[in-house]
This record gives sequence, structure tokens and C-alpha cells, in this order.
Amino acid sequence: MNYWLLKSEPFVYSFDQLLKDKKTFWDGVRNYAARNYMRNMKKGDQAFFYHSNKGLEIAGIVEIVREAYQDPTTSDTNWVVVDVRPLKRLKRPVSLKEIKQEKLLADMELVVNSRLSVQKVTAEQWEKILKMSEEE
DNA sequence: GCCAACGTTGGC
DNA sequence: GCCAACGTTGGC
Repeated sequence: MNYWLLKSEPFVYSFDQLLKDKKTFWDGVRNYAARNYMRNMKKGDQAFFYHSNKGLEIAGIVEIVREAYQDPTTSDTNWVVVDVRPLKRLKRPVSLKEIKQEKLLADMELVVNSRLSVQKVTAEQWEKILKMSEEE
């Protein structure tokens, strides 16, 4: 199983909204690197839900429930979406600031290439952030 | 609101 | 195929 990170501006689509919706398709990705990651997502993979611009924190965890298919919002066949459902809200959101302070997470794409809207997360990074969310 | 970083576009 | 110009993203 692989781990990912999905970015969304909370005033456009927040984790709370996803909790209400129970499920959504992840559209609007118009970057090839991000698209390629989406194509590699497998059913059952998990992803952090990160709030960019406002919040700047990982709010919760989602699960990929449908693998990449044509983005229904465009006829351009370059672009795909995946379906996700919320798994759980983090006990405590983990902020970008904390992530930047953590040496183990210095290689995260979130730190190195903050503009990429779909990112890959290693198992080590995943565990570390989960642990951080459990702590004070 | 500013601006650095990055991706894309288009002229050559 | 290079690279300057431009647009967008996102942290600050």
C-alpha cells in the first residue's frame, strides 16, 4: 500500500466538507507530475488531506476508493480524477511549521516542492506524522 | 499583498 | 531544442 498527500484550499474544499459528503472525486489536477501520481494510486491507498493557503496543516486521512479515471469536468483526456472517502480526522492537525521543524520530514515534497498538489509520502514519513498527531 | 519557485508557452 | 516571458501556486 502506498501513501499520498492531497492538497486543497479549505475555502474551496475542506476536510469538513468531505466528512459531510462521505465521498468525492478529486478533480482539478492540471499538472503532469501530480497526474502521474494519481494514475499510480491503488484502491485502498491512503492519503493525508492538507489544507493549503489557509490552515497550512494536515487535517485528516482519506482512502482511495476508485482508481484514476477520466476527469468528468473536462473532455481533455490528459486529466484524471480518483474517488476518495474520509477515513478519520487527525486527533490534532499537524502544521506545516511542525513538519518543517522535524528533521525526519525534511525530504517531504511538502517541504521541498510545496507547489505540487498531489504528493507521495513514504511509510516513514506517514508514521512520523501520525505519531505527531497523537502527541501534544 | 508580495514574491520566490515552478511549469508552460511560444518565438527563434 | 533552447530559453525568455509569462502565469500560477502557495507560504509568508
